[in-house]
Amino acid sequence: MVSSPTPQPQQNHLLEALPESDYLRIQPMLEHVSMSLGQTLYESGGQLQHVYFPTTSIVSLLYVLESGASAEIAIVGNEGVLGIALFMGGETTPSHAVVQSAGEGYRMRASLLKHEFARGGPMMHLLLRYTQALITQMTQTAVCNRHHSIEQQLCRWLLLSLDRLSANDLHMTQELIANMLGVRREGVTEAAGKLQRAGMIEYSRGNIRVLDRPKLEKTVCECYQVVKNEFDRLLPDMQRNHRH
Amino acid sequence: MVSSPTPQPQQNHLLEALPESDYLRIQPMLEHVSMSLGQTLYESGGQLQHVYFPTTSIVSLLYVLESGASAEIAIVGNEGVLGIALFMGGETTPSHAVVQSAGEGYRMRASLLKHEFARGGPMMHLLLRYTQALITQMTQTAVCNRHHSIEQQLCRWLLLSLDRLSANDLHMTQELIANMLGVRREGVTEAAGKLQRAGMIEYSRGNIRVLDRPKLEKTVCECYQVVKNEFDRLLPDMQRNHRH
DNA sequence: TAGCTAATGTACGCTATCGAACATAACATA
DNA sequence: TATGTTATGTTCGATAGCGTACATTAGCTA
Repeated sequence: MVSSPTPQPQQNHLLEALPESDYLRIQPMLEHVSMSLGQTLYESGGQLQHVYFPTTSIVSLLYVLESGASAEIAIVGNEGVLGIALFMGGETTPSHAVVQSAGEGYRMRASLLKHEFARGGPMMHLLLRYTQALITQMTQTAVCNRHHSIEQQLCRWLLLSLDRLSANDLHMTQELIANMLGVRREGVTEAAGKLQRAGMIEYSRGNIRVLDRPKLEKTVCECYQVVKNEFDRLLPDMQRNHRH
Repeated sequence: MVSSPTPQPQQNHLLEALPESDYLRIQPMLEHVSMSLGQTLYESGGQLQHVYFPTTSIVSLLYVLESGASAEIAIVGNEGVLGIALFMGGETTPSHAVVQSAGEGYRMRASLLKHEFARGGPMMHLLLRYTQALITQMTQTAVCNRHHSIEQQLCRWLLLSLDRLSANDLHMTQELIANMLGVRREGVTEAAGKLQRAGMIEYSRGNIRVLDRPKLEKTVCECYQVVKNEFDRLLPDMQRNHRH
């Protein structure tokens, strides 16, 4: 189950942050899974069967309104886990989880995770701290939606996504980005054009490459850094302690 | 400590939902407090000394941007608690908590609450379920910020506030409401004028009275009901089980 | 190579909201 | 009663983003 068909260049940081003894106990409960672009990990209101720990994939938490309009409320990658409603006690949430960037990850059955959470050990504390960081991402998104321009939000979205891929490239059409940000596709075209003309990014038919990250970080609104700081503060052991 | 200087028409629903034995243990740790309009319960990044259980007060969770622009991300009243970052493990959050409607409540020292949470009993599970409901409120706010008009958001805000007061009156200037919603005061004046002309509300210099709640509920966007449903689903014992 | 499709570019009028300035009205206090 | 202050009302031009329609381009497939 845990054997990887392809070598995993990076593991999930939450799992890596576990003490050795806890990790060894949990390891047999992890099932390796591939996630394809657009795949739905869970629906609004649906019972969660598993929690997911992405490694090379990125998953978006989306809200879809009755009108069909949508908005992304958080991005989850190798720093986190999907399905927090399981251990928070609600079993389900009104949000969707959609794979935004295809890749790999691990999943764990709901009942096993709940049992593990109930032990009250390092796993529980890690999950709770991660949840608080996720809350910060969600609330900062709310504020960003209110006050910042599409261009700034695009910068934020690019940086948050890239951080979770540890790469400089993204495969994502402007149409999909527009759905995530809850704006028109044309708005993304315009904002992306500006960034390209400024030499920060380069894109073509669904391939986005960051050319000048420092410049991008100067253009982005404060929201990006606030979220990043909270993740670093709450989950500080993420960069050390790698287990390969 | 627990003795109320004035009779408490309603208690805090979270505390009321506790089993008798847990409540009796916790009761001596609760300190009755009055909260005045505009009072700050905690600052962005500040260490939390207490958690607060409002009874007749309402508190807003606010984000303030560097520019000074602000946005409310959640409303907390007698259904909830302030200071979730304490038991989530972060100790602090980037948000502010400001008293939006003066009133009473209880508070509990941080160390005592953390100890209580660590018992892993009903208190812990209640707090976690409440946190999930709060997350829903925050994320729905994010979507509402993106897609709905000021008028719809004002309706949502009024209904959420009134639910937490169990009253038909609010004391709140349009200026303050504008700060909460993160819009201009003039925008609130215009939206409130519409609602008044439609006979839904009546207001004058900081006093808002709801005249036709059913009509208000027809005008509000879906966001209100989504949040309400999640609170009812996650914390169902709130209306029964009163302890006076 | 031709043709198809998906992705991106562009243009236009429309609307909600903004920013600013100022007018009016209600209440508070002297 | 006079006066100051706070809350609300109104106006006006500016702008960001929307909805729609259509044009162009890159890459795939026949």
